[in-house]
Amino acid sequence: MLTERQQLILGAIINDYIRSAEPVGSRSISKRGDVGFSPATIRNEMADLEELGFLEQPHTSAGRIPSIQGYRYYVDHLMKHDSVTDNELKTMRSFFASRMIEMEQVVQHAAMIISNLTNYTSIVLGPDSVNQALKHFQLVPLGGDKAVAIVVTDTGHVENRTVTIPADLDMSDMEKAVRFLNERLSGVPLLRLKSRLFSEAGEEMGRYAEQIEGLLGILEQALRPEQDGRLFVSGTTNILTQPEFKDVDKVKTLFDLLDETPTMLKLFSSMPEGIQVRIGTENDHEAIASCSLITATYALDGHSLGTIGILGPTRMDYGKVISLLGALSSNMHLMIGRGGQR
Amino acid sequence: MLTERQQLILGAIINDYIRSAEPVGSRSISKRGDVGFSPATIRNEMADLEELGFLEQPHTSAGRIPSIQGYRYYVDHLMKHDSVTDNELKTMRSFFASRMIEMEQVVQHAAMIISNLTNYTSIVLGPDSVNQALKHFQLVPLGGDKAVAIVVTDTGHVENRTVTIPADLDMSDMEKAVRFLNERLSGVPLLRLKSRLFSEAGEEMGRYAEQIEGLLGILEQALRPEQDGRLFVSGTTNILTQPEFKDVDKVKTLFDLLDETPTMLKLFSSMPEGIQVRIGTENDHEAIASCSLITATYALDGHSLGTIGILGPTRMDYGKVISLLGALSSNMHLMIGRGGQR
DNA sequence: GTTAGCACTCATCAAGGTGGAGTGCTAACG
DNA sequence: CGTTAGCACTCCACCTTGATGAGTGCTAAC
Repeated sequence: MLTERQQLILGAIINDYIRSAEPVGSRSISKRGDVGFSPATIRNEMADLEELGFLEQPHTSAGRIPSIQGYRYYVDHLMKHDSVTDNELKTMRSFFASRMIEMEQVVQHAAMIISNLTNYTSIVLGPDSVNQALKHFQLVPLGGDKAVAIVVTDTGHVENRTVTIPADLDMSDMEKAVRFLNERLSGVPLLRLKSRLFSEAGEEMGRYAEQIEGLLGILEQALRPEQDGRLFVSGTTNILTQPEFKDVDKVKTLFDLLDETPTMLKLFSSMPEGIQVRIGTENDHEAIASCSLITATYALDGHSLGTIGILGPTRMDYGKVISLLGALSSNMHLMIGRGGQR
Repeated sequence: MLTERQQLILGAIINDYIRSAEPVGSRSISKRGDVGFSPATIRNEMADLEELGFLEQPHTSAGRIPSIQGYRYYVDHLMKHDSVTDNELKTMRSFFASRMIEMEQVVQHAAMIISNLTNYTSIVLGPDSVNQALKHFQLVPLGGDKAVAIVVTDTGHVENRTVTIPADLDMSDMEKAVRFLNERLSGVPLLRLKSRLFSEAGEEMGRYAEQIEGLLGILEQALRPEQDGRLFVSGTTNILTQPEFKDVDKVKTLFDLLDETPTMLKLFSSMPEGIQVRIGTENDHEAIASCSLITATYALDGHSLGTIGILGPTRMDYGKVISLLGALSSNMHLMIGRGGQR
């Protein structure tokens, strides 16, 4: 357990470092006023804090920088949650004033704004459509054996996929099958669609067996999970203003990771609900070992729809980001209640 | 007019520079074998070429580098169009072997491959849907005054937009209007849709005036040109391997430009048909004043659908990129004839 | 327990020196 | 007369050196 004074000093060091990106010396802490001790005393404490693993020294006779453990302690115990500034609030308001219709647009736009307010990069994992309910299904033949399958969900989300239609299927029969689907299975979560189609179609199975079979195959294609399209990265260039990214090699490894959709999907979908802070190597991807990732899940009607994440250097303004994400989620709730769909 | 020998030397210098990214000296040209003159002679010619504006000297006693005018002359007269290598062909083939369905997917995927083969960045401007023909229109009500409008074009492209429905419109009447649209206006280019709706609906105007009016408003919303969504950038990180981008500031200005969708749209849609080469300041955007942009338009059934562009440093392997774009467009033609839609 | 003082370490920066790559010029060569 | 060898010159890139200063750890005094 840290003493009161150690906490004070650790907090002061991390705050300083977040601002300056440079190792913090004992003298500068002493001069700041809020820690009323001489540099020598502070040095002693710093040595202790280093031994305990909260601080690191890039080299002898440089100041100290926080270790990952240090950041962790800061986030869990010391950090004061910034109140959102007037300016930030104004930006948020003007954003919510502009009429936003689709949930996804709201979230993406919000992510962009946070990215600009913080100069970090934001990443949005869009809603996973398999949990949404079917609103409408449509099959538009294109000629040949191709058709466009369109799925509209209850949240207004539209998925479309070009599918191949088995040659032995009659199109007008298919239309009946599609009508059946729309009449009987509207409101069913996409995930359950196939199994429900089986059970619902039970009685008519004999007559329409072939069409149902064909429809199943098409659904299979249409609901095939979309790899891209759920992931939106914005403000990638913002992070280039951070001094830790003045080295192009680092930038490249980071951007390469961001481009690797499957990895990012895995990373994001594994995030628990609520606001999460992952510091440095707590993310087990080498490319972001010197970054921190703060994520928040967003939800509609109680069940979570997606994740929004802010990626920055470990020397991140945790307080600001967390309070902005908080402000967003509370405002978003308002927003969606007011004018969104549903 | 340049003499034979001057052309030879200029070509050799540019080829060398493209490979090495470093100023080229007279000795290294002389040693290459294909120019059988002594360094002194070459130096004299280089001095002349510099006076003529084809070469530049970063500073006294450095080698020469090509000027923009030099690159231009190279592209127009000297460059030998690389034959595509076996390896590249193999990559292309395996790409075309995997069944691609949608035109846009083909082009995007192709752009990515070229980007990887060349280590430059590729940009695709997708087809402008207003020139495509209507295949199917659908309106899915979401509850409240919202609905999803879906437009399918003859190329299999799907656009969807959430629209607001005027409160005074009856939904079942609207359905009739939509059916009318699908029956009578299928095959009409989206651009003409509104005017054709007027003329076609002429006779029934009296009875259905209100619905047609409402439909017009909805079409207005649904066809509102999409800002994003037409532009795809891939291989952004590839360009980071180029030595000219080892400075983060340059990277930032470039990436900022790439993120600025409207500017990029303007830049790309102003490109004439065929293969175009814009060198350095020939693009009038400061951010890419030290870059070259090679674009090719792609077409289906004669009318052009979009543009694919490769962005790299002025010291670009022009021959390779141009031949790859060529190979792509010829192969793409095959591809689309074979298995694509239409 | 706290603080002043001091020797020590080490990154950073500017100044000076060196090597090498490359040039331009001149004179000689075929 | 075009081509080439030779040479002095330029200038960048690199290294070394020394000075500066920020910061530490330790010790002794308060």
